Amino acid sequence: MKHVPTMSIVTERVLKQMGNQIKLARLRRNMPTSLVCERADISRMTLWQIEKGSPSVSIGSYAMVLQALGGLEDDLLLIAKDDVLGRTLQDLGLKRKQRARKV
Amino acid sequence: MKHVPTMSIVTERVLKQMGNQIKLARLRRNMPTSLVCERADISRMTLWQIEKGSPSVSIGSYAMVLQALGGLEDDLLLIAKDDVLGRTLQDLGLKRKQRARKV
DNA sequence: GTTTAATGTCAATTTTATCAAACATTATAA
DNA sequence: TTATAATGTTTGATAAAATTGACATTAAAC
Repeated sequence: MKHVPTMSIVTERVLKQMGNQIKLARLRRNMPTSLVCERADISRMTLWQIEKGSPSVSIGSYAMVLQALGGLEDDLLLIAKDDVLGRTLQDLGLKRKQRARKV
Repeated sequence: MKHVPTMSIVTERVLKQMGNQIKLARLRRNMPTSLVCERADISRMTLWQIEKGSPSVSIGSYAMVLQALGGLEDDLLLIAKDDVLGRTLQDLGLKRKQRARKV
């Protein structure tokens, strides 16, 4: 990703925590980094960045790591799924659109 | 990410669905792509790839888009959080480790 | 039906992620 | 305590992502 000096502290913390959760999931399975990397077809360096919470790793690498850990890739579907705020806002507008409304 | 011709069909579908969920969240808020891009500090092209489910977009871009949509970035914390399988496996082993066990 | 803003899509260029290959450090098992 | 496998960390080369800018398409408002 582009270098972003203004990336929010909150987002940074979120990524760090997510990376740590992935590391814990790996340890629960007693899988060395080398094995996960092999299965995910990524380098050990990239997995290291994921577990550290670097914002510059591709979502594809994440997805393959989650899959390599065994069935965890469906967790990605939890993103933007519930969206309580969004549904509330939509209820106010009532109509479903395929595009944001003009001007 | 590295070009991976063997990326699983399942993972591809997961990414496509996640991208669509993000698009729907944007539409519920009636936000044009241009506005989200501006707030997330990414190009319209990159948002387009996210909504299409391309595996090659950085997690940082995802995080900033979710934040731009308003409070959705915490959804990232749902990844590898519950991990029922992992906890079961750990219960069998009983000990908490900081590294995978040797050989 | 017309208008037009939102979105889809492409190519060229710049910027950045990813890799390989080291070497250093440290937790774990014996 | 010691041996060693797992992990931490750096660097330089290269593959790939992200951007810019352009143009095409299309849904929505009138």
